[in-house]
Amino acid sequence: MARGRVSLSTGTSKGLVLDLIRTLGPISRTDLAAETGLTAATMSTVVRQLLDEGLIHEAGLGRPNGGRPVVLLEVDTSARYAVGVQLGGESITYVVVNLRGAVVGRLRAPGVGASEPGAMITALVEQIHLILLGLGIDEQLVVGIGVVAPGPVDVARGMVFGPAHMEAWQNVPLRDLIAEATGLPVVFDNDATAAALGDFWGGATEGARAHATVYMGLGLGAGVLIDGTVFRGASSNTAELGHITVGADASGRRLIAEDVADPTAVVRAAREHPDEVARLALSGDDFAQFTALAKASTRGDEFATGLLEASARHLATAVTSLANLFDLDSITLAGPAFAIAGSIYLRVIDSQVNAEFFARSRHGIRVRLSPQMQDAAAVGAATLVLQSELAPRTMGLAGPSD
Amino acid sequence: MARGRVSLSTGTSKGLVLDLIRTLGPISRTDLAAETGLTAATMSTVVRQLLDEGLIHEAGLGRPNGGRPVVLLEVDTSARYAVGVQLGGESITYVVVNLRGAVVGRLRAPGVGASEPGAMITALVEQIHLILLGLGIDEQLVVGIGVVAPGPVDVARGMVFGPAHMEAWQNVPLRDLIAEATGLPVVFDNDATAAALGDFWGGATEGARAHATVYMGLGLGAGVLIDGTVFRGASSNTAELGHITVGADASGRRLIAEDVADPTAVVRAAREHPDEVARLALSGDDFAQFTALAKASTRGDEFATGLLEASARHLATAVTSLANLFDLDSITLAGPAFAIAGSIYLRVIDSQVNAEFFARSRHGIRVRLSPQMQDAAAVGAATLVLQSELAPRTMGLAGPSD
DNA sequence: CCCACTTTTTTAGATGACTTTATAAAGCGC
DNA sequence: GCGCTTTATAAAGTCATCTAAAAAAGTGGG
Repeated sequence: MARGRVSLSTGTSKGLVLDLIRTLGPISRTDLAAETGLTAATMSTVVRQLLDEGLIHEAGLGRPNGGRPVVLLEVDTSARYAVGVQLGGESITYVVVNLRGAVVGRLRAPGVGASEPGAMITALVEQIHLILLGLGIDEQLVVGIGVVAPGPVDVARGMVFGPAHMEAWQNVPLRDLIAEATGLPVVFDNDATAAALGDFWGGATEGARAHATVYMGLGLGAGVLIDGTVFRGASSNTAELGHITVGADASGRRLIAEDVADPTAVVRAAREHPDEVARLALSGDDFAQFTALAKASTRGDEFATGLLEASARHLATAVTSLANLFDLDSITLAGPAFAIAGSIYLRVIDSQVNAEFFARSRHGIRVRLSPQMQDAAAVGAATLVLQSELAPRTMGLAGPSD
Repeated sequence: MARGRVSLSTGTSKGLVLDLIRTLGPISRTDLAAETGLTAATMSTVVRQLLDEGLIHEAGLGRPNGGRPVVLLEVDTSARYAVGVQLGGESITYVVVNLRGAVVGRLRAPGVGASEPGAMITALVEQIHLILLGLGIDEQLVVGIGVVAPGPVDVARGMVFGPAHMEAWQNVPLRDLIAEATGLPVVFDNDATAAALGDFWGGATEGARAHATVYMGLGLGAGVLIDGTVFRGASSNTAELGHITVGADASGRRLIAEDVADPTAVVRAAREHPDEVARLALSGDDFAQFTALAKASTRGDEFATGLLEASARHLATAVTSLANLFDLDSITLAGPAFAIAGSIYLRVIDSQVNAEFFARSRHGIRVRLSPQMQDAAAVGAATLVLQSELAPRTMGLAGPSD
């Protein structure tokens, strides 16, 4: 029943200011004041605190403009680090990012298989220690660990949910176990949400008020940010793009995106043409086959291109619905599938969305590839913890009349 | 570039508390403190201010529980009023609501036709004065006027947008003109958003974290509330339900909701069967024909029922997408179309949404008819101004871990 | 070189919405 | 009447913010 803290005056602005310094590069106190709406005096004290904590430092003077020259501020890149862990079906990706959200270390390791939970956690924590040791990063400087997994997750309890291909991780209170084993704050979320936040921290969304990152691995997901804040519905399982209706088959049965758009669906469609499968020598798991199809398409193969374009059109339909419902002004594509076949999807989605988007007369939608395709979710996991520890924001900024 | 005020500590909690007293009926200071997370001491002073402003009053004691008995508080129903104006194609609906959001006066008047803007505004303002006079309400007690219109609107500039059947109102700075003519605050928004807020104030959404109201007049729209706060995307034109893909026709062309689900589409579909049109003696404008079909369906007519159920299924598909993307836990149906054919739509939408909703394993979705079908948008318009003047909230409440 | 001028940054004091701690009020059971 | 419990208010302190004023650090003219 209780609606949580109202907590209006909880040092949000320190985090916000750090956020702005990070995104807007070297910037003066005066510009920060203008940007936030705070007064110069307040900005002075906020900046002082950030300086004292060592999170930012002064970086020379701006060009003279007739009066006292401005002092530029920038984040102290190596003042803090965060670890991101992306749990996948067959592999686990670890990244370490610095305060700018830049990757300073990455590792892809095989999944831990079906060993029992305690051992899995121990191995995972061990791995993190080793990576930090290898990078020579003092663990005192690590603000926390972000862990993300595909599909529906239980953010509140910090554990994997869905019926995905990840039985090993289910019903394990991941977040709490890792937090206990490391003594560090751990945040847990789904991969698409993390990727969206990663793109935001990476600067790919600058200026956007309503942004979505479409994340495609083997499955399909999306994360939505409003004014840089993660949009969460009733249970943090928002933007379930895979379940959006995108058309109907010949018999009139409705088709949802995950039936026809994700890599699994593309490979399934290919298999209905055994001669082509043989010609292209498709083999291996779904993702290997999808990769082969994408390469064939790049070489000009018409069959492969046809399949991918069909997938892209269906995905574009789902994304158009997403854009219309959330009134988006920015979209990025991220994840392994787009790392392989991003250009074709980008072209199709960009043109269809901007042609059919309802509010296009008022504002366009920027559609782009994520700056960090392959590791977007892991990087996002790390930025998730950076944000929650250093720049918490549970609410948006501007109101309707803005 | 400026991101608007950060304004964290702006007396939001006074409005929040008023909101809670209104929704949770007679309630004690202690319970309010628990509900908001504020301390009892703070609640005492906040409540004192509301008492001093005459917005609430004490209403007896709660039942004894071993210690000092609690004093129950409730809103002073007739302490303030708000006016709601719904601009429609052919008519204008005016309502006056009290502090509880209950309607104390309503009037439906013909539209002002194609007269020039100045005269339109004068007539509208005159009408408002007359209604208040008729109700014997002191204009000093009116907190403001809410004005809503269908379709896309320019909330920022307070004017009608789209190419709807409302040429007369276009390119007129409605909000500012009415504000100037009355000296009262005027808020402007689209009808679906208003209806959602009206349902929230009417208590139809109690307990919901993510709620949507589907509004169907001649066209189709929806408004979304997150923790009681209106969700606005990049330009306040969110939840464009009419443009959601709901299937495909025989030739594979995608169908969007407004092609097949709204009353106009139902009537269009009926016209393809001239014999049935003749049998049912359909005539008049689209809405009259839709009404006739709904009545025929109630009598058990199979043709009419078939058309309405087809419409309902398509709408249910769009609503399912909406629910999946926003992770809704509450939906209401409002507007003239549902006032006439609500039960059939409710049945179809409730069953389909709850069968196909992705997160159904974690939480259900309550689907209901709005408590104030016909006038939901007008009532919502009035509550919009009540909220913005008395309980401003530009941001949500709780965070992810709640 | 020094002085007026501009612009940025810091300091000092005030405000308002909170908090914690302590106290007063109001009923119940004995 | 007296302790006990619970509710309501009062007093004093904290914190993020504001306004007003002062200090700092350049430029350009003399």
